[in-house]
Amino acid sequence: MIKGNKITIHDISKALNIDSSTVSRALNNSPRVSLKTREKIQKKATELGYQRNSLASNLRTNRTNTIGVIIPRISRHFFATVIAGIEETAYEEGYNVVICQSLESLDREEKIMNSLASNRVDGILISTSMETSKFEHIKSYMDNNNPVVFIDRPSDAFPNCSSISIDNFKASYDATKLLIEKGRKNIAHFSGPQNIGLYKTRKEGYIKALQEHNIPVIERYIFESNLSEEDGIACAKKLLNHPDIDAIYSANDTAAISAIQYLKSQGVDIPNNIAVIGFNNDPISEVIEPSLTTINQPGFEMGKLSTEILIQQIRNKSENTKNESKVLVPELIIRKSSENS
Amino acid sequence: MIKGNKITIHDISKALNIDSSTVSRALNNSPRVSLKTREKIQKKATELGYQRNSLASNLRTNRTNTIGVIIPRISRHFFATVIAGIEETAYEEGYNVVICQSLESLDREEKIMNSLASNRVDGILISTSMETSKFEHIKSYMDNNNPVVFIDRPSDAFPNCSSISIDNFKASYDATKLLIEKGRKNIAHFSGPQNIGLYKTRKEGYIKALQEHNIPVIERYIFESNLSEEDGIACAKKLLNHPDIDAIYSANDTAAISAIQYLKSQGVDIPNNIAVIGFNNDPISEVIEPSLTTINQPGFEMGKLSTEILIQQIRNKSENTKNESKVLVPELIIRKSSENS
DNA sequence: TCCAAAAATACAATCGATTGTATTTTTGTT
DNA sequence: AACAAAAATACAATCGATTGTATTTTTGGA
Repeated sequence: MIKGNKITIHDISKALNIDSSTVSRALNNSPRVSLKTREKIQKKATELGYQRNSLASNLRTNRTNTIGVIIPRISRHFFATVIAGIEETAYEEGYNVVICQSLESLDREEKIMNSLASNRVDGILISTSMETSKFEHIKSYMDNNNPVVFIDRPSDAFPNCSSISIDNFKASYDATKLLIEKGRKNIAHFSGPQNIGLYKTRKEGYIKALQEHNIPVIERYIFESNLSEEDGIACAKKLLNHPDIDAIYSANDTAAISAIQYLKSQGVDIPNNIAVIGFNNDPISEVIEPSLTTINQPGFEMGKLSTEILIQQIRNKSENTKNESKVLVPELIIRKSSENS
Repeated sequence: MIKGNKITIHDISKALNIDSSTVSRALNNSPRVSLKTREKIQKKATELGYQRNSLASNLRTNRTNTIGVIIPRISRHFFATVIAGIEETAYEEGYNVVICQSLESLDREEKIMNSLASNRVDGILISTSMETSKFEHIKSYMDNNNPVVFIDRPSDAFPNCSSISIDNFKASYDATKLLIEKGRKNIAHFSGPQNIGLYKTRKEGYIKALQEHNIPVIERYIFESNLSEEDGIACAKKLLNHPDIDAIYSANDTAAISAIQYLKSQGVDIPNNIAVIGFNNDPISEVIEPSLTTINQPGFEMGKLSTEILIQQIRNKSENTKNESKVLVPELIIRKSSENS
């Protein structure tokens, strides 16, 4: 084989003196080609090292058999599990997956969306970035009759669009309630950006639990940030100005964990002085001491479900896509950081 | 705009009564089109919601501006940092990145390779799976004059192929030496599959350090496994049959961490009874108690470097690709698990 | 052996963009 | 005003595979 000389169906066609249309059909195992020639062609193809050019094929058929996935960051445990679910379902159904990370940047999210669209992926699964408050890029993609399913962060802007999410309100409510039942009275909340519905809902669940137990909601006990590692430390520092506080419910594990580490370094006894509950069930939450009570989201299942819905929408593109949203119930995992000793 | 009716350059061409070749040039900002018509065309394009069809474009130009990345698992911290480096460099240079995970399966690795090849990515960065002992898929891709750069796990099968790796021997040697200097005499080693060069080399570094310090190498102190969480526990269990052992050098953090947890649960004092050193600097290594002494690989830099080399090879495809391998030096991060109290 | 039906294969257009070459239009000079 | 050079645009082939239609070949029954 000559280096860099890509073999096409026309090369096979010439080599065997068979029309390229027949070669194409043979390589796709079409019954329109007799078994004898089919085998001859396939043999020659492997002999020449033929490799289908998907660009040409996809251009002609107007399908790529590829699903685009846009998520904030692949290294986050939750998203890694979501991806595992997506890939499993997609491969079962014969779809390829292209994973892209927005790194929580709207600009990158837009560029990725554009690139996926121009590469004609058959549909997109998206978990929007923290910065995403404009939705033009998603709207224009959907306007072009392209299927989209939101994961984890459904958007109010598209009430008719399918989404897979969890019941953040209930999870938050349950977590806060647990702290109350353990006798905590002054529970702080580490909250995320309020333009992300999910963080708003988590805050609401927290507030609701307090109210139902006749505990006053104190605004300065609610610390809003991006919930990064640094944010966790910063919030913990501020929190020490309020000696009443005896518990933290954090909207993610990252901030909860860095807060625990900072508080421990300042001589605070976790959980006796301050109990902590996080969100996400990151692997570290099990290893830190004390181990962190947290909320586990069924990422794998979310990935599977969202992919199933997307593929169904791809296949029934002609029919009107109906909203197929599902809300799953996350699980409160009780560990040491919330238990009185 | 009519739903699902994708706009092409021909639509713009008709709308303005300008030939499609001129439209194409205008959209690519070619100076061959007068500024006036260029602007007119671009305006019409956005007005109609035109979106370039990359399939067609890439088919014609025979370039995709895309780099394929095959790694065992995106959720591993080391690979996540590698990807960050890859993406940064790639985007700077105007390349897209397609990330695929082999999940340590040769079968998947082959399928991915095939898919990337048929989608005509411009080059591939690969860190082979644990199962990869046949290299036909890589060879046939390279034989077709496609650039490949190995990351982290260079292959003996391709001595002339560029690769970015670290000095596993030195890192291992240094880690073992540290334990010896701390007075440890009976140092166990958790090793990985020996068909992966990197685990073999790590073992050799360990052996060399022992020998240079006149410490006998005891075969049953070397535990070979896949270094998973379960393997770490299993090895720790076996290790308790040898009460002499006073230190572990593990070829990865995962096994080291689960071993520490198991040993602690059995009442073993870490590091006083048994000191531990891991490999990879996983985030958990900093949080576990005692914090884990480990070796940090410069993943981000490895990603950047490998991408630079790959892009250079893509651009100079005509010239003979010369081996551009680099070996970086990892850093020993000393924490509590190796320090005598 | 002949012929219609069925099977197998060939022809030719197409997907959407790019690009070398040809043609038309504009510009500037005398 | 005439004309050559330069600028702008149009024409047409091409990338590689797919697919509807047309043509050729094979098959089997009378």
